[in-house]
Amino acid sequence: MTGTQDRPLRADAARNRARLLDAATEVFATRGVGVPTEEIARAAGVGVGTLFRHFPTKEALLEAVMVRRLEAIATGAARAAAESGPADALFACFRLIAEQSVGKTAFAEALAAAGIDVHTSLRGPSAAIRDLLADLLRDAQQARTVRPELTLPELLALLVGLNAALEQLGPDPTARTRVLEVVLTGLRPH
Amino acid sequence: MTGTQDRPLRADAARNRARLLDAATEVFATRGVGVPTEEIARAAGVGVGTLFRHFPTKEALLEAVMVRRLEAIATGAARAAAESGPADALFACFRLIAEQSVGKTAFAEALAAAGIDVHTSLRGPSAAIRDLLADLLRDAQQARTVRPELTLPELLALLVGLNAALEQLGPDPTARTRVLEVVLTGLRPH
Amino acid sequence: MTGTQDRPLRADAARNRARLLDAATEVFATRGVGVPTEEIARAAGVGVGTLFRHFPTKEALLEAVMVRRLEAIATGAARAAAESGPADALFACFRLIAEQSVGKTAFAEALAAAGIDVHTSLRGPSAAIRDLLADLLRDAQQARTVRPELTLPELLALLVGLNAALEQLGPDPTARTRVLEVVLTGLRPH
Amino acid sequence: MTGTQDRPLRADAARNRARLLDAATEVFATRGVGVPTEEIARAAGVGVGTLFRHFPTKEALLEAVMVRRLEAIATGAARAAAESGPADALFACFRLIAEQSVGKTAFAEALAAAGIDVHTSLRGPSAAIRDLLADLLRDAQQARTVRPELTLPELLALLVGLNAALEQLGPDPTARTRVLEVVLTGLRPH
DNA sequence: CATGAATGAGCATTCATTCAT
DNA sequence: TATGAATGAATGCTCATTCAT
Repeated sequence: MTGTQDRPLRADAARNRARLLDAATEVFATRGVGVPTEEIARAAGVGVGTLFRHFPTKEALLEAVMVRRLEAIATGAARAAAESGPADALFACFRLIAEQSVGKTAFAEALAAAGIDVHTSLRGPSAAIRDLLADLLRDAQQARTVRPELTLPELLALLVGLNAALEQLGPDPTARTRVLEVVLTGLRPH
Repeated sequence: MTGTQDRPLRADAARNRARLLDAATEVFATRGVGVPTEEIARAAGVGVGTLFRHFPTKEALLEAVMVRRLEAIATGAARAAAESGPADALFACFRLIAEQSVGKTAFAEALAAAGIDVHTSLRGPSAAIRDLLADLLRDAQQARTVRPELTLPELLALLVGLNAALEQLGPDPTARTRVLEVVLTGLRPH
Repeated sequence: MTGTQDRPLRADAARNRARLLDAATEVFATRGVGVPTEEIARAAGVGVGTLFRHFPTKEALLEAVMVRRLEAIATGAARAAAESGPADALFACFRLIAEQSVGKTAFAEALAAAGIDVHTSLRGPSAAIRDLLADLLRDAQQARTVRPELTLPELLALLVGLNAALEQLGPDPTARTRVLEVVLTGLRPH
Repeated sequence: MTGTQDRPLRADAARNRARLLDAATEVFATRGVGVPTEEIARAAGVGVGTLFRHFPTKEALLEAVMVRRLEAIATGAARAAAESGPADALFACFRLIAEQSVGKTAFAEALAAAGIDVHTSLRGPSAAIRDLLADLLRDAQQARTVRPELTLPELLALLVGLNAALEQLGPDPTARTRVLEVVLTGLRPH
């Protein structure tokens, strides 16, 4: 019914996967993790069957969405590390989160609801992210721009917490900046 | 704040109401807001019907739990304000949250899921809490122990964020203390 | 709590019974047989417990309401029989129904829902009503004002049907009269 | 009137819809409108989910059943009008109802319970029925076979009433005929 | 492979009836 | 004895997941 049969199947499948991830990101953010899967499928312009072909479970889809989000942050952070030097890369990472989560209501819900799974995911296929954040943390600590006693789990917790705080806060950029500043200042050695 | 004898409520009715709130707090925290209502009723040792007699809706129950929790925090904060003086009362309040949420997995979820409703509730019976926090903030700012530019909504967002961070973190007290310190330090003027 | 302890218990109980019947008649008619029993108790100004003391079952209450209604009709018909003579008593009876059911929405529902029970009731404590209608029918047939071949069950069915028709029709008296005339005319020998 | 191929409805989907309507007609009639939806689904040989996919609400299902029933009557009446001429078409219509409702206990209940909705429905997809009955009535009145003062609402009320009477009466064909005759005779001018 | 109809366990909520106060 | 809180079976409806088309 899609009308594209002159391309290798992979291409179509890959595009569907991407569409689903985009749609899921949007819909989860807009309407919460409670949305029926069918809603997401509709938003992606595919049938539910297709959704379940790509993601065996609703939870798997949610996880994929979140992993992708973290990956985006990590990638941005990696770039920031190259640009701003190891001392500030971690701060850049926090700023990215602050920007990314603008207007994405109810995402804290998703993060929290999938809490354990995020943990798990970070040990699974995306351990790389974990490692990258670990690197950023170590570098920043060696550059003495972040408290030396802070550990990786605590850093992750602060990321999640910042996200939740910004959700709660709403879109006003000045307020968001101030909240962000509180956390960034707190990260510095004292 | 609710008292125990100022309403025409039969003895056992009052006890059941209390049991239900306790059970709900515990079960929501342990197993998430998704638990069947029946589970909560069972944990409280009553039938579902009793639950719905006291709280017309599952959501109403959740709200009652959260309001009570906020009230407990507010009460504790009020005491702290008296004991530690205006300069530190707000910090004491943050510490109370950190302690209260020990081991209460998935409560961030509840906070977020009921987001709008909490907002609403805070204008209803618990507007007092909002006011109290506003007072604490003003006092601390006058005592120059908290950043002068911080507003009440931002403070609430930070509370929610701290809560989320601690959920994510797990029970290790040392780690929790460190995360708390990050936020408390960030709150101070710089 | 009612404040009347200077009267014999019977009196109170009897008044409660009457109140309950009145309230039930009113509430069943207004809101359908689906109303919670508690609604009826409230309308009667008593607790549910009292309701169930007087009527062991909701169905028993409904039956009592309907029996009382039929008894009223029968009584009226008996008087009519005395006043208007055996030839017209049955017609008077039909007219009574037409008047009684004015504005009582959803009562057809009750009659139909309890269909079998009415049948049963009429064989039970209120067999008298059945007998009275049987007498009226026989008298009218002997007076040649009603079709000779009509039997008692058919007559009862027509009563129920007339009731249903008038429910459906609404309060307009002219229309009600016309419908009534159709049935009354049809009853006559042809 | 619904046809079978004029809608983009999969073969088995259409069959399930039909089965559900049949089963619902049967089960509502046999056991009353109070039956659990699951009972209907089981009778149709499908899961509850399927039932609710086709009819968003139990009430919607009931309405569909009744509309279909009225449509059948209207169709039969239309045929009768062509066969027996305008003078008798209306009588044929009444006879159809008498036949259709044989053995369908508790259907008056359905008609009454859905009272308002039926009304509504008759303005929706089945306004045609109303119109047809209006035509039949007018024709019969012009042919002087029906009382000239009778209006359409009164006619509908008599239909409902006849239905209720026949429910109450049970299956004996002789008795049913006699009751029908009473009403048909009453309809004639006098 | 995509589709969306079918499935049915699961859940919030109601309400007739019981029983402690 | 009256009260109304407690009970829990029953019900309408949802939604993740499967599978025929």
